[in-house]
Amino acid sequence: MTSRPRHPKLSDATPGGPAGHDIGSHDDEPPRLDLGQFLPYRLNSLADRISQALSRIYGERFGITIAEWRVLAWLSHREELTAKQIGEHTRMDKAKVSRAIQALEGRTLIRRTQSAQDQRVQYLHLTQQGEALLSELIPQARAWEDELLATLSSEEYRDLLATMAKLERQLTHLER
Amino acid sequence: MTSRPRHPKLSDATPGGPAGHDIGSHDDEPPRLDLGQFLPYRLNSLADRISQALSRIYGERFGITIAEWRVLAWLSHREELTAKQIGEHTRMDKAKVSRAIQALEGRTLIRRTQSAQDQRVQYLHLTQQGEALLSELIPQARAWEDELLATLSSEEYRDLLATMAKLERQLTHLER
DNA sequence: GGCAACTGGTTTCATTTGAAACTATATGTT
DNA sequence: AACATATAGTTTCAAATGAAACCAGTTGCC
Repeated sequence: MTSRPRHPKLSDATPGGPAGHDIGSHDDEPPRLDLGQFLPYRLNSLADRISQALSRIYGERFGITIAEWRVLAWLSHREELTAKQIGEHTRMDKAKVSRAIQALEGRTLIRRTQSAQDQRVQYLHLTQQGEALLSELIPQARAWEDELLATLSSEEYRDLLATMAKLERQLTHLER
Repeated sequence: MTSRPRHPKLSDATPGGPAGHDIGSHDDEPPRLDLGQFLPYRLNSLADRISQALSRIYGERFGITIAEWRVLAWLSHREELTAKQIGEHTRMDKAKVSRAIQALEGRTLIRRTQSAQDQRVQYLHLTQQGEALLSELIPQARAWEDELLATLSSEEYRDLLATMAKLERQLTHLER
């Protein structure tokens, strides 16, 4: 370890500090952490802001929670999913998925059918209403995304996705 | 609208699907959304995974919640912050900040001092214990971050931060 | 000085959350 | 066939959350 400045951190000028960070030698004064330079924090904060802004669209305009939106979106992408699968995709726990499904079914936006082979699983489908809602919601969500992305060039966007994919891979690597 | 494919979406090959998405013409069939290509979702999911992995470090090893960690980290970066300021930085609501502070004070990791000018505000400081904890925790957090970032080149890392900054700017722009 | 409007921080309360218990079905093992 | 083990999905329960009420102090205005 001890190897902090791997990535030059560009703005290594910690604004207005003795900048005597980077451990390594002996530490008499405690290490400081600039959260603005700490990727997990930055990323989280950005994602959070985006989520929140976006959830205003499907929350206020459509009365849909984030969990519900995710279920619907997955169903729009691929029909015949089970609660389990949705849970895996969205990384929401069983309970949350279950509740979202109940709520959506309550509003007849989705419908369930029992699997014939396995009585425990139930396949989920969009109803007409669900599809109708999505055909309003999805374009709006995309339009919003486009506005957000308008600030990026195609290359920047491409690179961003690629970098994120790398991080995801590394993450699964680290997780084990 | 209707202008989806602004950014060429590179891996347009949705793994194992008819890939017949991207609307554009007339829609008789409802639009489908591939969450895997939807930045808000991707970003959120990535940030979430990172947060969760990292929180294992300060959660399990140090018994610290995310909120508490954020408060501590900000205090490590700049002493003499108020609850208000921390709330602004971290975008956590008053209540959450207040609770984190209480918990941290309970464990004597931080200390408060009343402001002389304004009896309502109280400045927060790390205690010796708090500093001690951070001088263990911060290096570990950084080490973990380094492992995660090991997969990126310096340029990729730089670009990532730059792109994120752009998105953040755009977001504040859109928010108003 | 006194009154209204405001602000920093805490508390309350109803809602949301997630872990663990539970139900019902399925699979494997003897 | 009987029994243990596993799995899909639901429910329960205690803890975390956030909006709004609240308290204490401050500022502005007459």
